[in-house]
Formats: sequence, C-alpha cells, structure tokens
Amino acid sequence: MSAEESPVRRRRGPSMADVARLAGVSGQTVSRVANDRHNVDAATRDRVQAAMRELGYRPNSAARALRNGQFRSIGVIVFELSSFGTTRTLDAVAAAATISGYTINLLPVLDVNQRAVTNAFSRLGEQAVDGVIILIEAHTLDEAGIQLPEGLPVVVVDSSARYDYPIVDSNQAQGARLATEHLLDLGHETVWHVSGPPTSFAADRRRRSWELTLTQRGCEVPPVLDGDWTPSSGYEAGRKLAANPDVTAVFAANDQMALGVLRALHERGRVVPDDVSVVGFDDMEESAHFWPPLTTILQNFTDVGRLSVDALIREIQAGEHHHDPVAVPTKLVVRSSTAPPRRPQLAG
Amino acid sequence: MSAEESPVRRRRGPSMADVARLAGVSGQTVSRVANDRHNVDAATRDRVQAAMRELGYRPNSAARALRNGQFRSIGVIVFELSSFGTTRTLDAVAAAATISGYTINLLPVLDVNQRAVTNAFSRLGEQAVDGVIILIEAHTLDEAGIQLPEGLPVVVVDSSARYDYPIVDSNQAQGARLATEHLLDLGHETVWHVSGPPTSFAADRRRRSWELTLTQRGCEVPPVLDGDWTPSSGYEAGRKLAANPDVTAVFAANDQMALGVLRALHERGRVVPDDVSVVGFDDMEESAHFWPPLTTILQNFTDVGRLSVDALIREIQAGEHHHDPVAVPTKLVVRSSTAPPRRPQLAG
DNA sequence: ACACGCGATGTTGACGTCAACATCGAACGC
DNA sequence: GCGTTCGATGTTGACGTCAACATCGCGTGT
Repeated sequence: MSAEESPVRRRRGPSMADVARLAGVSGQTVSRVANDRHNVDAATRDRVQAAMRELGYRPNSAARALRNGQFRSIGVIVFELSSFGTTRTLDAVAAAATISGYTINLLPVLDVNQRAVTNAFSRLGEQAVDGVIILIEAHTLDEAGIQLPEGLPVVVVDSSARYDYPIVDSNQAQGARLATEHLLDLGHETVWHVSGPPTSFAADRRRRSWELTLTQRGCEVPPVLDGDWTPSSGYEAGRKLAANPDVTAVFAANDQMALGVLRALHERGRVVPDDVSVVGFDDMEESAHFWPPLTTILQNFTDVGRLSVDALIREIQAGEHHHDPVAVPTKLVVRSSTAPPRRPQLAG
Repeated sequence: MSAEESPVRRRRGPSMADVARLAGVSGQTVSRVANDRHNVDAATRDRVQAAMRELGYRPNSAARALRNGQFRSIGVIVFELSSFGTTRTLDAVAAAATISGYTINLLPVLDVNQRAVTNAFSRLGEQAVDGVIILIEAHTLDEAGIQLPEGLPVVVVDSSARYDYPIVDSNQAQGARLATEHLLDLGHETVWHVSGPPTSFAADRRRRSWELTLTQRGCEVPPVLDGDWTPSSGYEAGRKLAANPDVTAVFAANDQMALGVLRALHERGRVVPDDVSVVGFDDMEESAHFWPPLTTILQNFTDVGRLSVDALIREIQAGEHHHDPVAVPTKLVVRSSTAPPRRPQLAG
C-alpha cells in the first residue's frame, strides 16, 4: 500500500507517462490533449481526459518552462506594499498579467538588515521570469544594489527618465497643474506645497509642475515643505502651515500627507475649507471620507498597471523596445476641502 | 556577428555546459560552484566563477525545479489588494518567504467578468508552487469556484474553522473584546457596532465577541449596523448612529468604516469624543491622523505573515499538518476618539 | 488497383541541472 | 614499496514536456 521511499524525498505527482499508460496512448497524445490541440480523435481525447482526472494529473510547469524556454512569469520588484499607489498598481498589474496568461512573481526588496540573506536568493540572479516590472523609485533601486541582468525585458513604473527602459506612469505634471490651477481658479493668491521625499522622481515632478504653474500665473512661490509621503510628515508640515495666517491654500503631494495637514489645521482651529483649502493627490478610497472630504487628483492605477504589462509582454514576445514614455492622464476630483478664500483678494 | 536563428524563437542564456567549456571543467563542477559546495579546489572555483561572470551565466530555475521536484515558490491567493489587512499581510508574507528562500507567486482571483479566462491559466491547475497561502475569505474562495489540488500544502489566513487546513490569524475575539471593554470601562452604558460583511468570518468573530462582552457585562445589546469594510458603508451606518441621541459609543469593525462613521458624526455636528466615542480595528497608518485620531485595535500583520509562512514551509518540508489554529494577539491603541460619556450614567 | 494525401498517433531527443556513481592521484601508515 | 583513504573531478542518466519527424491506415482520384 505504501509508496513511501525515502522520508525526505519529495513526492512527485503523476506525469504524462502515467496518464499515457493508463489511457493506453503515447505521451505525445497526452501532451496534445493537455494543450488542446485539435488533431486528436474525440474518443481518444475523452479517454485521456478520464485518465487525467482519475490520476489527478497536473502539468509540471517547470518541465514546460524548461522545454519552451519561457516561464510565463513576470517579476515585480516592490519595496514595501505600504504605499497606496504601489499596492493599487500591483493589483492592476496582477490582474492584467493573469488575463494575459502570465504569473506574477513578487520580488520584494527587503530593508538593510535582511538584505544579505535576500540577495543570495533573489530570483533576479537566476532565470525564473521572462521580464520585470519595477514598482520602486529609482533611488531605492540603487540603494538596494540591485543589478538587472542584461537582456532581461524591463518596464519601469516611475517618472524617472534616467533609465534606458520603457516607462509607464501617471502624468504627474498634469496632475499637479490641475491641483494648483484649481486652487488659483478659486481665487487664492498662491498655493503652498507639501512635497514628497526629494529622492522620489514623482515627487519632484509634482513639485516642479506646481512651481511652474504658479510662476506662469505670476504668483509668488512660497517655500516648499518637505514631506516623505507619510501622514506624519504631512502633519508636521501642517503644523507649520497652520501657524501661518497667510496660508489659505495647500497642495499636498499625496492624500496621506493631506490627511496629516487636515489634522494639524483642525488642531489649530483653522477651518477647512473656510480658512484653508487643501488638495491631495492619489484619490485613495478613504479620501472621500476624510473630514472634510478631500479634493484630490485621481490617478488611474488600473491603466498604469495594464499598460505596463502590455508593454512588457510586447517586449518579451516581439522584442520591441523603447517606445516613448506613456503618461496616463489624471483627473481632478472636487470635494469639500476646497473653496474660495474667505476674504477675497483685492482685484489687481 | 548575428546569432539570430528563427525570429520568434526565444533566445536562451548560457548554460552550465557553456561555462564548463570555457573554464575547462565538467558541468558537474560548475554545478558544485553554483551551489557553493565545499569540495571544490579554490583555484578551480575561481576559474569557474570567472567564466560565469564572463558569460553572464544565470542558473535556470526551471531546470532546477524539474530536477529537484521543488519550486521554492509559495502561491498566495488574493482577491483584491485594496483591503488594508490583506496588503499588510501579503507584505509580511513576501518578506518572510524571501528570507526563507522562497519566491511569492501571486494568484489573484479576478472578478466574475474575467473569470473564464482566469481559470484556464490559473497556476493552481498545474504544478508550479510548493504550497499555497490563502489570503481571501472562505466565502470568496467558494464563489470563485477554486479547487485546491489534493495533497498541496495549504495555510489559511482567516478565522474560519470550516476548512481542514492549518489556520493563522489575528485573535479577532480578543481584539473585539478589548475594544468593547475599553468603551464600557470609560463609563458608556453600552456600545453600538458597525460590523463587517456577513460573509466574513473575521467580521462574524468580532461581532460575536462584541455581543458576548456586552452580555457578560449585563449591557443591552443594540442592533448591529451591517457594513462591508468600506468607508462608504461606515458612513451610511454613521448617519443612522448620528441621528440617534442615545448613541454614545461605537465600535466599528475596521478603521475604514470608523472613518466613515467619524465623517457622518461631524456632518451632524456630533462631537467626537465628547458626544460619541469611536473605536476602530486594524490600526492603519492613517488612523493616527484621522480627526480626531482614532482609538483602535492594532493587528500584528507582520507576525501573521511570518507565522503563516513558517507553518507552510514546515508543512512543505516536513509534511507536518494540523496544528492548532494560531491566534496572534492584538493590542488596544488609545487615541483621542474615545472619552467618558459627557453625562455620566447614573450609578446603579 | 495503385499512388497519393492527410489525419491520427507513436518515437526520439533535447531543454539544464544535479544526485549517484566512477575515476584518478596524492598523502599516509606500516 | 604497497595498499588504503580521501578529496577533487568527471560521466551518466533522469526529472517531464513537446517539437520534429516517422509511421500507419484510410479515403480519393484516375
């Protein structure tokens, strides 16, 4: 009864040969049935399928990958899933890849303490994926000392232009312009900015676009308050802003920091939007229920994910490279955190 | 110069044989170097490593998996990454797996429209992972019609007891008790509850534990307001609660719904925590910056992730099964959204 | 009746790796 | 000096799949 041989040895499942034997056909015919080829007699097919079912046969993807030279798998390099945007993009990437018949291999970049162990096992050091989507900022990639194998198809989701890879990202500049113009159009004299970390290209794009918009409108450019995407950093920045009675409009580089800003304003008793208007960036699910509901810039993460996968698969299958960067448009979502300034500015 | 053969054929990288030829050794010696075996002469090792570098050799994980009968890969079944808890757990799972030398294979369950396509490609239908961690609620699993292959090691992260698999999860009952008791200890007469969806076991545990705690303390059990984890559903429930002057304490089954409740209370002009105290569940990064900062139950997702991976790997490698469910303790985090009721109840 | 074509099925070998076994030479003990 | 041992290295074959090629039998046209 027992088929145990050595105690540690892995028990393998039935192979094509087993199915073939049971069905009384050759392995090749089983292969044809498994791959849904048309040139198999109906009766034979039924017999083979019955045998598969009886044995619980499942194709071995390793053998398939070895034979075909393809893994049907996409690696996704992520840092931490804590970031809202990364998570949403990953979700979309996973869905798009699955639909295209690819599997997602998560390649987490661990923090410094765990790194030594990491590298030894990193799947990037071996052939295991057909291509890679990079979901972390260029800066983090450098810091992690990750070396991408030559010839491996890569798509970068980041606004960085420094890498020689195809790029897909939300149109950061357009979004930041939308946010800034919305506030100026409401009549605010100028707009203050809580930025993302200086190492982030997306943050840089948003900051520069905010600044450019102000300059083009002839507005004074107030000093930037540096944040790091976290609500806490937004809160710190918000405390400074709340203490400054000149501030009537704030553009935070993401919704999380906007939340921190809101809290700081509330604590100081400054009313939003009556005293100060606030705009975020991302449109998290929560933002519609902040107090007050946050006006923000909606990023279409679904499109970003899908387009990245499409570009990568094109590269894998056809060897196409270096299209122009893809910039997915964003949209302004107006809620209750923005309003005209209480005391309208003097007309010029 | 050109090595192109057929236009579509996949270009394969150098194999051990290529390295062996260049280094003037046998393939087996290359294998020994690649696997860091000790019984290789130092000079030989150097020569081989030089050859590897020169050719850009990367081991082929498919061949390795085929040979060894192991994939060194863990499948993680997820529904959508939108949920905070799932994301945090996935993050922890990925880190733990990487450290243990396993790769994460994301297996997204797509929505109904995309399902037909999905199943055809689902990696569960073939051998590609050594084990699976289920990060979706039992209900969703059923609905998706997912059939887990017999004999595949599985760990479930859910409070459901209906499956015959090892289970790891936060101690939902303990957390809900903590939340409820905190409010009662502050002097509230009773605690209202905004629950998660009825299909969720976690939601069910929290609701039952809240009810039990109230009963044990001799408090009246108010009707449950059904939510579905989303901030919107919390908002809807919050509007009903805000309209009811009897309500002085609310326990929402997660932080997102608590956010919705807070918004509804603000809109109605009910002051938190003076008029109404609110407790959440999860401790998202944002919760500390809600207005007011939210008292909530901290879930240790890192432990949940790590313990799941450990249990699964033990099952994969040693064939161990069916330990008792692992319940990771939660912690109460007190912030500003809870306080004693404004008008203390009459002493009994 | 015979050559031919075509669809169904079988046979062979190679993908890259590594365990098991084989071999070879040097150091060592007596 | 000779058998023994041990460490370094080489050879062989199998893991499961599938493309390419081979074969077989049946129907068609003349």
